[in-house]
Amino acid sequence: MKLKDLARELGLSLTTVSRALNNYPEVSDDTRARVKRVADRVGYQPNIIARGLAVGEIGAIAVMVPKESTSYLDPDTIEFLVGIAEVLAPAGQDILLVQSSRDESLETCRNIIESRRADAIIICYPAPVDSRVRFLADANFPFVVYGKSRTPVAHTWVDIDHRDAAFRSTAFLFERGHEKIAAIEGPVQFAFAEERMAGIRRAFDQFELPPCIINDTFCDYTGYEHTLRLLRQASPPTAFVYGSLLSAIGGGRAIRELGKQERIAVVTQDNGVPYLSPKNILPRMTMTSFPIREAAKRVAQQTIRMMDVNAAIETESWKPRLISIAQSGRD
Amino acid sequence: MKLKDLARELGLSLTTVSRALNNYPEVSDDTRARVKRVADRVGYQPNIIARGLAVGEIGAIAVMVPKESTSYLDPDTIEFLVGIAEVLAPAGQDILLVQSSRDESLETCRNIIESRRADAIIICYPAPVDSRVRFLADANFPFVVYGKSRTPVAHTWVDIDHRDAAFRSTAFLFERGHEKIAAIEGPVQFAFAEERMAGIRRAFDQFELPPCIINDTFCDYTGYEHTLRLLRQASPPTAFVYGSLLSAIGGGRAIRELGKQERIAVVTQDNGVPYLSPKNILPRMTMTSFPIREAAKRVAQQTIRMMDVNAAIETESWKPRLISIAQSGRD
DNA sequence: CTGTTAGCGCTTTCAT
DNA sequence: ATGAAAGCGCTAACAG
Repeated sequence: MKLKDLARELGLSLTTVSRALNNYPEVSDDTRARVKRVADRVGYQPNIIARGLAVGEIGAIAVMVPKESTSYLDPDTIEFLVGIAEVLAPAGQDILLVQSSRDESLETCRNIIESRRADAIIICYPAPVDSRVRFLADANFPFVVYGKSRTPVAHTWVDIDHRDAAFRSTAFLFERGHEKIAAIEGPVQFAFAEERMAGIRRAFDQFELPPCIINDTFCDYTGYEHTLRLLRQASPPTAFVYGSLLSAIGGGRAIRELGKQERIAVVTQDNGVPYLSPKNILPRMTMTSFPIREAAKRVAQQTIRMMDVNAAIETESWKPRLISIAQSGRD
Repeated sequence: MKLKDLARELGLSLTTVSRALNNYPEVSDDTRARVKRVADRVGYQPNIIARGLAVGEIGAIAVMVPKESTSYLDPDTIEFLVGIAEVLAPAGQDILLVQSSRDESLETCRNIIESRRADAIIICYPAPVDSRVRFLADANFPFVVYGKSRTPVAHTWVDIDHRDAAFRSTAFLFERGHEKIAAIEGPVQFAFAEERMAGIRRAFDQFELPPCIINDTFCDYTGYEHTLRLLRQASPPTAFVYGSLLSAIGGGRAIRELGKQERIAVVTQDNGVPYLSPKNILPRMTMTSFPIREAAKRVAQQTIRMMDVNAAIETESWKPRLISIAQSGRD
C-alpha cells in the first residue's frame, strides 16, 4: 500500500493525502480526518526510505561506542545506550549502533555522514583529543559528545565530572589516615581516564605523596590481578580507588582471597548499573555515584536540540554524589 | 559528492560509474579501475537512502527484544546483541534495535515491515505462542526467531535446549540425594521459561516429587527475595535451581546471609556473559553453560540466509554443557 | 483548500 | 562497453 494507492482510494491527489497525513495547515479538517481514518483502516504506512530521500533525513541517530579487542559491550556502555534509547525512541528517532576501534573511528564517522546513514552522531567515550570532533564540527554535522575531551574545538558535550569524583575518592581515603593508596584506572586512550588521573594526582599532590596509578581495561579479572599483585608487594596498599565497579568487583575478590577484607578500604566509581549492585560486593565500598543512564538521557536531549541548524553549543558536567560507607581499613 | 559529480569528474555517464562501482560485468576492467580509483580519491560514498529506494532494500536488520517495565536491557540480551553485531556488521547490515512490550509487539512488527525500516527481523525471546511468527510468515517477510516457541507455523529458529538444560540441572540434584529442591525461573510469558519448566517438571515426575517452581523476572533482588523467603520456611529447600545467573547471584547472597553456604547446593544456567563470571559468586555453583553470544551468531547467519527468497526453513537447538562443581550440600 | 510537477540520488531496463 | 531515460515513494515548490 503506497501513497498513490491511498490517494486513488480516497479520490484525492497524492499531495493532499501527503499533506493531510503530515498535518499541513492548508488541508481542511474534514479532508484530514477522512484521510487519516481511511489510512488507518487500510493500514497505510509511509515508506521511510522514500520519505528520507525526499526530506534528506533518515530518522536515525548514530551512536558511536568504542570497540575493544574483546568486542564486548561493557555494562556501562549498555546503560548508556538504554538511557539514549529512552529519549530517542519516543522522539521517533532510530538508533544506529556503531562500534569502532580507535584508529578506524574517524573513517567510520566520515562514512556515516557521507552515506547519510544518520541525521546526527553521538560520540561515546572520546579520546583525550578526538579527531572526530574537529571533523564533525568542520562538516557542520550535528553531534554531541559524552565525555569531556581536550579537543580544541568548541562543541556540545555532556559529562560526569570524573576529575572531581576521583579527587574526592582519593582525598576521602587520605583524610581517613591512609597513606598507601593505589588507584586502578581505565585505559589512557580515553578522556575520562585522563580526567580521573588528574583528580587522583591532585589529591596525592595535596597530601604530598607520590601517586600510584595503574591503567588497564575495566573488567573483573584486571581488577583482580592488579589488586592481588599490589597486595603481595613488600609494603602493600591499605586502600584502593577503582575507576569502575567492574574492576572493584575483581579487586574485592582478591582482597577477600587474601583474607584482608577487614583491613583494606575501598572507594569505587558506581555508574548505577542495575544488575551490578554494590550490595553484592565484599568488602563494603564507599562510592562516587552517578547514574550513567541519566547522563545518557541528557546526551540524547542535547543531540535532538543540536539537530536544529542554529542551536547553540552547550556543555554540562555532573558531579557524582559521594556515598560514604562504614567500612574496614582505618575508619 | 554525489554520483553525478563523480561522473562529471570522470567524463563518464551516471550509468557507467554506477555499474563500475557495483562490479557489473559489462564494464571494462580499465574503466572500472579508473572509476574506483577516483571514487576513492575524492572520497565518494553512495547515499544509502537513495540506493535503498532504488533497490528496495535498506541494509538493516531489526532486532526485536522484549521491553520490560523497568526498560533495562539485561546482560543476556546484551550478549545476544553483541553476537548479532559480530556477524551483521561485517556483512554490511546495520542493526535496528527495537524494544517492544508484549502487547505492542505485533503492531511494532507490522510497522517495521510496512515502513520498510528493515530488510529482515530477528525476534528475541518469543512468547510461548507468538503472534508475530504467523504474521511474518504470512507476509513472507524474512525472519528468524531466537527461542523455540509453540507457534503452529513452520519457521526458522535457533535455540539453546532449555528443557534439556533444566531437566539435567534438576536431575543432577536429585541424583545427589536432594529431595527439597526449589527452582527460581523466568516469567511464564516467555517460551524459554515454559521450556525450562517442562524440563524441571519432568525431573520431578521422574523422582516422583511435586515440583516447586517460582516464576519471576530474572534479576538480583528477585533471586535474593525468593531464596530468602524459601529458606525461612518450616522445612526449607536444600538445593536451588536458577534459570539465570542473575537470580543465582541474588540467591547466593541470601544463602550467604543465612550462613547456609556450606549446606545448600545450587545449579544455575550460565549464558557466558563475560563480566558475570560465576567465579565471583558464592556459594560455588554447578551450571549448565552455553555462550549466548555463539547462539546469537547462528541467529544472525540464519537471518542472512533467510533473506534469500527461496531459502528453506531450518531449526537448530543447542545443548548446554553441564559443568559440575564440587560444592556444598549433600555432594 | 487542492492539484500538477519537479525533484531527492541511485539503479536498471532498453537502446546504441 | 557505454549512455539516455524511466522509475523507486515521497515531499515541496508552484499554480490555480
